[in-house]
Amino acid sequence: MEIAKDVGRRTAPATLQDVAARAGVSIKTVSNVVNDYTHVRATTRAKVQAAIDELKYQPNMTARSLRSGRTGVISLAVPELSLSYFAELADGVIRAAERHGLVVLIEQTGGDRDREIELLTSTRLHLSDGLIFSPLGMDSDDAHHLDVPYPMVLLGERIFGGPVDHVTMRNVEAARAATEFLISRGRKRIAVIGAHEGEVVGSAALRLQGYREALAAAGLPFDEALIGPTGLWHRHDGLVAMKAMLDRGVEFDAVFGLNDTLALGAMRVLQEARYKIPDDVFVMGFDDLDETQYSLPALTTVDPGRAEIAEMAVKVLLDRIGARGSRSQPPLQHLTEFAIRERESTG
Amino acid sequence: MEIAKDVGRRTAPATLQDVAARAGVSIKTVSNVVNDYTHVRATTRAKVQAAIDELKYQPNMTARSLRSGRTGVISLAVPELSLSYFAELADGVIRAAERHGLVVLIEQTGGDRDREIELLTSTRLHLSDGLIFSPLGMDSDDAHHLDVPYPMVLLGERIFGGPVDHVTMRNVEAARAATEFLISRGRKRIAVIGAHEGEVVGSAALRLQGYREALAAAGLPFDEALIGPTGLWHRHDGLVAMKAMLDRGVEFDAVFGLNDTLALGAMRVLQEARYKIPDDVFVMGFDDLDETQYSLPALTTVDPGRAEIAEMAVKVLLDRIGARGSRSQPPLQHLTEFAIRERESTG
DNA sequence: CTGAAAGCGCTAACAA
DNA sequence: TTGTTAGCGCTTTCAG
Repeated sequence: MEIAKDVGRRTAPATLQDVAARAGVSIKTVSNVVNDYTHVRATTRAKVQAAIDELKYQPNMTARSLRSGRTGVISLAVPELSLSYFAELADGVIRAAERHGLVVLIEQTGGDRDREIELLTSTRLHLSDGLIFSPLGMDSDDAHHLDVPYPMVLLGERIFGGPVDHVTMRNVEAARAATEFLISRGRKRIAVIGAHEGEVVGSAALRLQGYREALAAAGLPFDEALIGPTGLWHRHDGLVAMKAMLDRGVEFDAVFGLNDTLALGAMRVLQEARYKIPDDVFVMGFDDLDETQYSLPALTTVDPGRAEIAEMAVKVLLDRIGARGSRSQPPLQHLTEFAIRERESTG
Repeated sequence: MEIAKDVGRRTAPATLQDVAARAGVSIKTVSNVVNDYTHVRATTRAKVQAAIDELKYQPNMTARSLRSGRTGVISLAVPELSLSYFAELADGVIRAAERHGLVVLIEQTGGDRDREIELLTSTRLHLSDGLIFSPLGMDSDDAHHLDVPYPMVLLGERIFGGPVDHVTMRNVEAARAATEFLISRGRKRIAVIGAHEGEVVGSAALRLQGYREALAAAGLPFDEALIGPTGLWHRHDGLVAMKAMLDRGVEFDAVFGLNDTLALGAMRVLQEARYKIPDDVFVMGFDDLDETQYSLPALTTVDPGRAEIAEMAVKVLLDRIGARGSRSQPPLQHLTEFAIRERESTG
């Protein structure tokens, strides 16, 4: 931001020129001091520093950016911050970026395919050094749109094999582990909330696949009646899907919400219907939202390594930014570690 | 972001110079076309536009910013996005900013006083045009730190009468209205969850004041036993405070959570203890979080005008940015409209 | 209607 | 160790 001083009357901010004049040295010397260049005589440095303090000089970041070609800003594009998962992801990215001396500009796409595609070519985020992009509306057919002329890191499970670095969680393995966890606790009829019919890629499909793998490995049958589809993954959807399943009179001894929000919604319906959790039924979520620690009972869930996703996304992006111009490496896929967070909802 | 083209081999992005050369005109003419300057001959415009397309020219925002003194970026500083209230606030600010052609950079302070103060003088956000600041750790004693040399808008209830524009909700009136709503429905013993002992300013104090005013106006006694203090305003705090009140055997016919998160936590405990909501007890929240529409029962709450807060904050900030250098107006306080959102938890 | 040129504030090569 | 100077890419007087 532009600097001015004195209350009421605004003065033009001090420049390197001003400081140089004040200190009786050249502009280069001031620049050296500001940038902690080593070869500056101590007395000179002190003199310049004094001038800097008196004039309350602060470097003009815009000018610096123009000169250096870097802004120190990265962009993060998510569907919407109102969804806890993305809010917590953004939180993680901001923290990780801060550790690397970067600052984060956030765009919301609403999960709309067209807006996502438009964003990629938008001139709006052109003063950031790169983009961390979490698409929701685009799918693998749109992957070519990801071939953008600036550093980008892709997040999530909508698109695989695109032309950019990709950081994502081990959805299949994690869902399989979650299901195995339930099976190991003696559960045999595990309902799933949040399936997307006919989807082959995407979080829902991958997690459902993990679920099926676990059943198969344990020799348990896959029962279509235990699959509760939902359109979106909001709490309300979990609520409705669970209610529908109860109404159908399906028997089950555990519920696996494909994300925490769904699981919390389902849990609510179960308790309303007088099911005891975990006595009558186990409930498992996915995402490890903050909230799951505080629900009643606290929700057992899969920690997809969100902190690691954020940290790695920033790191990978930074690597690409640093590699500008050099013969670039082929896009890599980075998978994060997951862990089951065992809480009260599973015994 | 820097533009390059061709897969694999990165080329320097096209500049105005390049386009001018390609089109056989001067750089000024290209600039005119890019900026939709009116007095350009149609044929010239077409010629230039062709060159722009061929070279995939995109203006360098950094250079433009240096020249114009504006970046089109504003910063938003909040405690943390993991708290739904701030995530939804950020959502609103991003949307409002977008309507004004601005983009938003988000900083997290953790609600820590020292970090908040440090942020205000940090050089990190110097490439934004202004700041929307929602402090949580600072208090009125720190108000002088808000006298910064760049446009700023203050949000929230921590500091009043500071040297900057302030956008805030009508806490006292809104809490009073909420309480009156409960009273009008026949409630006489209204428990409060989330009070902060000894606080005189801040959301908790103001909302408690509104509660007391409503009681007084209705001729109802203020009973200290009905006040449930909490340190923070997380779901868990609501849960604990409600539990404590039940353990103390206090009688009540309504619960007013000073924010939604508290109310949802309290609601959970009540249901666990077999209270029927709203049959046995009414529950009222404050904030109108998205989630309150989907809880069971859906939570009646106060909509503090968050969308309006976001919109107004951006608008006021933009006014200040525009008024740079001119004799500035004294700081103003802007109060938003509130509304009771009546849902299932109150009958 | 279009061109020439100055300069936003800074960094960095090159000189001294 | 410090000074001089040429741009980074753009907007914007001022001429023509």
